[in-house]
Amino acid sequence: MCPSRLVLEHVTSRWGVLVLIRLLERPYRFSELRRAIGRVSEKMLSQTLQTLERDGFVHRDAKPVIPPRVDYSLTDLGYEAAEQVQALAVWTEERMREVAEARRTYDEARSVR
Amino acid sequence: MCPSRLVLEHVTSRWGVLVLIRLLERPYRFSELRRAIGRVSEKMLSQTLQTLERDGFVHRDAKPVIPPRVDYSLTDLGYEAAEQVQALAVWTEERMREVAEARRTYDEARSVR
DNA sequence: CGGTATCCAAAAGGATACTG
DNA sequence: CAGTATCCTTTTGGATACCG
Repeated sequence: MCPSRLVLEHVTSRWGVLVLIRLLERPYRFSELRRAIGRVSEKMLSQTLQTLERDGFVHRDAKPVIPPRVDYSLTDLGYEAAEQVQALAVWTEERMREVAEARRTYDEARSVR
Repeated sequence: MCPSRLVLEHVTSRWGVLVLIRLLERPYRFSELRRAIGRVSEKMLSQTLQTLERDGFVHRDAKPVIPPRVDYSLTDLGYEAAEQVQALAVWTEERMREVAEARRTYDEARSVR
């Protein structure tokens, strides 16, 4: 299987999408990002950030202070990815009315049979 | 949670992406699509197509002949979605060299410590 | 604060058999 | 041919406890 498919899956993954879109706005700290996204476990957020960092989409800046402070931001590569993902997310929102209509038609046809 | 997120997940899902990109090229029959994608079970392909059809992205045309013949194609809505998904897939492929380089750097830094 | 480790529940996904 | 049904395996994700 094509290796780029795995990278694409990283950026289009459930939490990957949300992280990228948030970081498009500005850098975030770990807990801040967690609150902003909502209903994401520490484990998944941590895992998602590590994957995106390893692929070169996210930059991790850990300041050696107490208490610890870690800022996450987009790299240039991540910025490009995030813009496209956001465009798709925005497009989807704009088309929700049509999707809802398609679903009604689909469900309707099935309930009759 | 936002309902459009679910729709976005449908189009960016593992098999959803591959189906949309294939159908961008031309209509496909079920088995044909399965062979084209490769390594997808009947169950998952069927499920993916049903979801995309219900959301209004894919049109299903079942001809009442024996043996059965079913053609799948993109709707106008699906075409728009597929184009964006493909753009993201193409972008990812083009950036694979940078991703690979980022990974080497990341893994290198970790193995030293 | 920003994680990791562990364990468990839930969901996704595959293989096979079967049907109209 | 184009699926559905069933069963099973794998992966994903959450909760909790703990650490530097």
